[in-house]
Amino acid sequence: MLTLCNPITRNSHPFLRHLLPHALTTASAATPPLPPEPETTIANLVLTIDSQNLTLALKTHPAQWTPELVTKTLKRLWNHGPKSLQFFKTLTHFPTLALSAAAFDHAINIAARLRDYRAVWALVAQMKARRLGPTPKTFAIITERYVAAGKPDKAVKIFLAMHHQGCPQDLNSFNTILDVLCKSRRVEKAYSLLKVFRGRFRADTISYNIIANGFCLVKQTPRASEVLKEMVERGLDPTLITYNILLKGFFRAGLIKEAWEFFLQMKKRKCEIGVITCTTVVHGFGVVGEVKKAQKVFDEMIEMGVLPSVAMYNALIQVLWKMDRAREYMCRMKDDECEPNVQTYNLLVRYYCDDGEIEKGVEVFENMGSGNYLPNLDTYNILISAMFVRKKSDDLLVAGKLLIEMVDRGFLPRKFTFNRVLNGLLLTGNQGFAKEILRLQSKCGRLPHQFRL
DNA sequence: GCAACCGCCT
Repeated sequence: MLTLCNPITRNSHPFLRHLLPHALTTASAATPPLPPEPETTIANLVLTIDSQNLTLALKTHPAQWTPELVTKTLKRLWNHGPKSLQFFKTLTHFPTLALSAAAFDHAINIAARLRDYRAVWALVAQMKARRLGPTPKTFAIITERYVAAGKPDKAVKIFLAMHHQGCPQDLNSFNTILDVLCKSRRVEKAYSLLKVFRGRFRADTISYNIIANGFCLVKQTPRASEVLKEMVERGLDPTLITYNILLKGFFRAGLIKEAWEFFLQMKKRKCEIGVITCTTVVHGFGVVGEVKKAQKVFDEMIEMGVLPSVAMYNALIQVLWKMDRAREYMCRMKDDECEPNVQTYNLLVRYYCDDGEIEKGVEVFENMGSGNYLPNLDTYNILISAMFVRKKSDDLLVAGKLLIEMVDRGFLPRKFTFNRVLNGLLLTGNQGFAKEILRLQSKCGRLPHQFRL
């Protein structure tokens, strides 16, 4: 019987080999599963036990309670908000257990995500009582959640009153609230805030960079230019980051010609162009199909003696995939001490599957499980989507197994993913498996209202 | 404290 709380083991995808016998065999098959981490055991305990027995169960649990273990367990329980808060609250009643500011921040983040603001401020009060905070980080988390919940004005008020909570404002926290607003597309509000308080907090280049980036994010790159002009008029010098923001802004707004001109100006004016600038250009050209220009910028960068980064290779692989040269660069990555990361693997899984080479995509996925980079939520989404391409019944069984595995590993599939797999299984006559998936969906709280089996 | 590579698309 399937449960939400199977112990999570690293590197095991045995089912894939059963279901896809034609998948290539890899060395990872021989790797034995590691025992579960202590935070996984505790998380499973919290998920299975009745709330009234939780205190006793945690008290008698043989774990070596450290602040780190508490934080790790909270991370593992990220998708089970109420349970994780209950867990944390129980721990706060253990008199000898030391909790860290990081653990409080994490709990506050979970409560704020649930929009349980009463719990948020109760935790802040406890943090204060224990003299652990609240810290600027705590306020960054809280304000970000308020903005995400559609309450930017409230977030600004909280920022302006944070010194009453024992956490004085400074330029750093000012820049943080500006950034929080800009990253959630509230750049106009951020800009107003800057204009009102720039004297009081002594706004610096970073403050203006944040606003310029905010305008670039909403594709208002000309506004970004104006803001930066104003910055210079106020005697603040732009930095390389300033230029990189504007460069990306041109590409994002589709102003390719302007982007190229700007890049040339940067070179001409002897900016210390590095890998970040070049990655922006390579990616920008790649997106609009200017493959040769992208390749040229990369080659020139190498000639200049600038070391490539993983991000640069990821951009390049994206650009070159259709030219079949991406595989060559995969090999070059390792020579440049750029170990492929989870994003690199996700690209490969995606592109192999797009090309109809599902087995190769699966092979990359299996190698991830045994390597340094475990599959993330994106990986699972990519691979599950790929299982619908060929309209094969076997592929849907794999999709179902992947769904079970991702939940086991603490990822929360979207409702859409559940429904899609469920429908696929029903259409291919896998009623029994579909029922199993439906039970899982119910446990994850992702059940559609009007669903009937 | 600000800049590069990224998912799905209900």
